[in-house]
Amino acid sequence: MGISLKDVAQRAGVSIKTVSNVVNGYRHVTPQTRQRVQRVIDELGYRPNLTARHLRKGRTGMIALALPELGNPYFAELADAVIEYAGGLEYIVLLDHTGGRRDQEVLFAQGFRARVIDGLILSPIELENEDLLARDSDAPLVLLGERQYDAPYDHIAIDNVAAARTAAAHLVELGRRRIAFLGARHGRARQTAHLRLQGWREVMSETGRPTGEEFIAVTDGYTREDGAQAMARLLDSGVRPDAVFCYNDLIAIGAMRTLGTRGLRVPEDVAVVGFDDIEDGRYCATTLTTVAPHKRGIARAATDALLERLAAGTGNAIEPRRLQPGFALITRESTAGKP
Amino acid sequence: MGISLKDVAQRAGVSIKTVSNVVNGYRHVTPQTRQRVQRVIDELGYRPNLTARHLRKGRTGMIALALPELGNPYFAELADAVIEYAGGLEYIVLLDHTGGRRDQEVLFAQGFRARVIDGLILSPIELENEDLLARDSDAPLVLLGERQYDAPYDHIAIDNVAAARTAAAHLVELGRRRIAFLGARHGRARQTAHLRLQGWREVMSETGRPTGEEFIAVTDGYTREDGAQAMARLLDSGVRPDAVFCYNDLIAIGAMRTLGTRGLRVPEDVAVVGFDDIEDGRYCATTLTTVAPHKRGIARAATDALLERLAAGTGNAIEPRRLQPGFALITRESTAGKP
DNA sequence: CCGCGCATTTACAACGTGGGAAACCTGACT
DNA sequence: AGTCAGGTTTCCCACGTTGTAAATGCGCGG
Repeated sequence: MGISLKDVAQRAGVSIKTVSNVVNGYRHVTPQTRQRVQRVIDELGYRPNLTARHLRKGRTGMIALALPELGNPYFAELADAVIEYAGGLEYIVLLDHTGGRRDQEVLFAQGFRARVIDGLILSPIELENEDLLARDSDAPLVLLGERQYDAPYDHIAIDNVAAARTAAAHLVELGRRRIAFLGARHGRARQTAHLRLQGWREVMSETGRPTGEEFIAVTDGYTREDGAQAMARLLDSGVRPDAVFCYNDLIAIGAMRTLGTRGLRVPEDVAVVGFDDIEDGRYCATTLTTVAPHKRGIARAATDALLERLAAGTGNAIEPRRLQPGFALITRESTAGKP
Repeated sequence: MGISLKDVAQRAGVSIKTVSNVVNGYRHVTPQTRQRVQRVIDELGYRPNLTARHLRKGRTGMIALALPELGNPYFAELADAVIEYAGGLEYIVLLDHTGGRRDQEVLFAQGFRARVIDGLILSPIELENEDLLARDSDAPLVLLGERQYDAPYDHIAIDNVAAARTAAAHLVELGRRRIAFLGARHGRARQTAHLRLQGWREVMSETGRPTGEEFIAVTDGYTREDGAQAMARLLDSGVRPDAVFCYNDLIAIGAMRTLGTRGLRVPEDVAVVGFDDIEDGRYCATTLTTVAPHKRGIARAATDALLERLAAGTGNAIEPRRLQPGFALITRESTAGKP
């Protein structure tokens, strides 16, 4: 077993509680006592036993982060940010993925792992409002992403419409005139893809660009493959865009590949903007201009909101909040030149 | 707070320990006592407090799984398998990724998180033998993947040479004659890519197929993009293979895309085999033949090995083992036809 | 010189669980 | 009836930590 407070106390000739006080930075400890104890702590390499601490405090010190897909770099990077930030607050993050399936999402929301975790950050895809209302677990829950619910939970998401407008406006400023949108989805109006499409549509109308269906390519998923195919369909349909705004970076990377094989140059012939700022985009042959959601900001907001509720306890409810972390347009080679 | 043994005991009119005995399936409990207690347990919805249990037992009930990249579907799926299997054994898995960077790998091996986890499963890329020898943490460590070390740790990996031979032999049996290899890497002889390349080379020589450098395409990474580019380079160099064996499924998927854009049909003109059996391969336009490492087997072997050492304690060392879970060739459309 | 107030330190209990051993109960055998 | 064996239940404690309250020590004003 490891070194405990008792071992340190014995060696330093003080009580267990005094050592505990030193460890926790308690105010009323004389400098010399503190120093002596600290020396022994360093000497023995004492590390607090988190299990015991958590038992005493009635918390586990763990939160779960349930994302749709770890295979998607955006989520992997977001997970990284949460793990890092929560780690700094002495919280351990349990990573789970739901596959975007409703049954899995319900399972987590309902409190699978209930006794193991103090709270849950969930990024739902298919979860329904009724699922949330039926929830009876008392562990705090924070929602991530665009889906909105009429249920009393904090909700963290960037302003996707504004972010999409920024990207679209950037292409307009470059003087592009036929700007396509790749990655629309069929489905609910509140979904992320619709919000980004809306931002695109607004800017296109406002600046006199075409917004016809022929400039919108629907995809099944969010992969490079989907992007490559969508771009191919668009070109095959006879549309010749001079810019493309993609739902996310993966689709954008796929689209750039198709453009390349069709002999179209990026950015000279077609400018490309993605969304997410995943690492891949920084190492492409043509580096990718993208809208970067502030992942650390999202991680921080979600974790803080969760821990705040945790600290407040079950009883005194905090008003459910809607938090919008920032975003930034990062311009790279894929939109560097003039047409 | 939750329901504790005390609450159940009170309600059932028995001692705390009796409830504990029921929960743990202790032998000497009369059927009627057991039934009565169980009824109350169900009624109140009692769930054991893992924190307390772990404190009492001196273990945390958590193991860490440190993989190079969660963004790679193979690792994501493998993580899934470990989480599921270990979960069945009442173990919680902490997922981490090292980015394949040596400093991170050393950090985990050295026992970052030492007091939090009971043991670690690590899939190293850059870790050096000296790093392992310098390790002073006493938490059990199990290594995953091909890199081999002269250090006393269990090691789980499929037989990559044999697996590659199976894939290559499959292409030979189809009557293919010019079989390329995509995804070789520069670097150490023990690395996975080299082993797969070796399997390919052996079968090619044995069956009188060419093994020249022009049939081998080196890639920087393991992504679809890498595969697409490697395939393009191969074709541009004037080689016209009638089959391709790829280091992994991602590369194979990229290769198929290039083949498609170049007007070559899969499998009629070029048969393609991948490696990993990731889910993507099952949903490609042309579904992908692949070598499927037995992921559940790997997960099971790694977890079992770790828990076995855990149970044995630090003292009585078990002989370090080398375990080889199985694999299987899964034939799909990408090798369905004759040339 | 006493006593008060404050800073510092300590003693104790409790978080929920399970191992070990003692206590209890039942029934059979002497 | 007394004793013993064996199954069943309970008691007590410890795991390592921290909140609370009590104890101790010190300086200073009266």
